[in-house]
Amino acid sequence: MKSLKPYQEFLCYIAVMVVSLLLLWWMEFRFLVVQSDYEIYLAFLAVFFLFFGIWIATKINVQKTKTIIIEKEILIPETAFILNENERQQRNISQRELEVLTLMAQGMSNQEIADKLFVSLNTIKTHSAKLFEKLEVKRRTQAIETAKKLRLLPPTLV
Amino acid sequence: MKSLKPYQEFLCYIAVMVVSLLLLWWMEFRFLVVQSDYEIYLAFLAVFFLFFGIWIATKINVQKTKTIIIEKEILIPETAFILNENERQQRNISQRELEVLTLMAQGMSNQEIADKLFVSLNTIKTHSAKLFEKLEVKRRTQAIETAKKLRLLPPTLV
DNA sequence: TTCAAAATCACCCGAAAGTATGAGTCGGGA
DNA sequence: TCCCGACTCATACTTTCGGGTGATTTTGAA
Repeated sequence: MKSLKPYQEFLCYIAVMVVSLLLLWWMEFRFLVVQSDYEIYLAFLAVFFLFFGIWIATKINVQKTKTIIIEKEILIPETAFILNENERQQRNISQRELEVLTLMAQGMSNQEIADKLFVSLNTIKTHSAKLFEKLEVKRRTQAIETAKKLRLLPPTLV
Repeated sequence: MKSLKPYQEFLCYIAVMVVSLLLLWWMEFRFLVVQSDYEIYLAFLAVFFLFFGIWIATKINVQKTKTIIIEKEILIPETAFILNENERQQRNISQRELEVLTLMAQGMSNQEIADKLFVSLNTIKTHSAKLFEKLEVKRRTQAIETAKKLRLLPPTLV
């Protein structure tokens, strides 16, 4: 059921009141004119079932929810970083290359990276050269900047 | 009214069905045994008002709203960046040095920066050397990273 | 098992980056 | 006026970076 606008709701209340009044009038009319027990019983039955129906309806009524979305500025936590796997595959960047890139972004020199990864300086040079090619850049500073933009690296956390 | 749990709702449906069946049974019994028009009329009246009550109830039912607040991550706009003037003064970083640092962070080479600022390559080298000293780093990549952390440079915008 | 991609390493060379030191210019305050 | 700091530039030197090429080993999938 669609939600009712305020004026529609108001009209419904009016309708209920009118029906109730008519019912009362009809009951009284019957009561006075015919004086039949049956008629009174019938009227009460009607009223009873009317309210019984209302009661049933309120019981079985499915709750309607109104969702309010509130936009709230929140800081994106460190753990929220998700590697852009799609971009990584598109550019065919290997796991090792990404590793080198990460250390590069931390400001390490090629020699330091080599020491950290227990490989030779030349290996790191090869990796970085391939990285620059794949990221279409010429310098490591550009590589870091580009990688962050492509979400291959987490942003700088303030 | 409290919201109904699924099983409670289900029980209500059962109750309604039981009532309906009893009503039917009662109607049939009366129909077969007594054969009174009045009884049938009465039964139909009861059923009619029952459903009429249900209908009325659904119409006058006030919408129950349940507010769900969804925290939505929104990006903090570029204009939100404010230079950490305090840090800049503490480290005694000059305007020109900050300018060089900014261009550095954009991945420009010393020569490119020199051309852009219409000064010699050596001047840029002097600036960068002083910058590294003030930022307590050894390389430009570290300088950029550190400067972003100190909010001397805007973060990378994704 | 075979094959391709990834990872490793080497050598050379030039370019860029960074270090150290010194020095000239210019504007604003003591 | 003198001094200081910012900015500029230079020379000389070392280190690091990046390009180019080629090679071997490892590894994972067909």
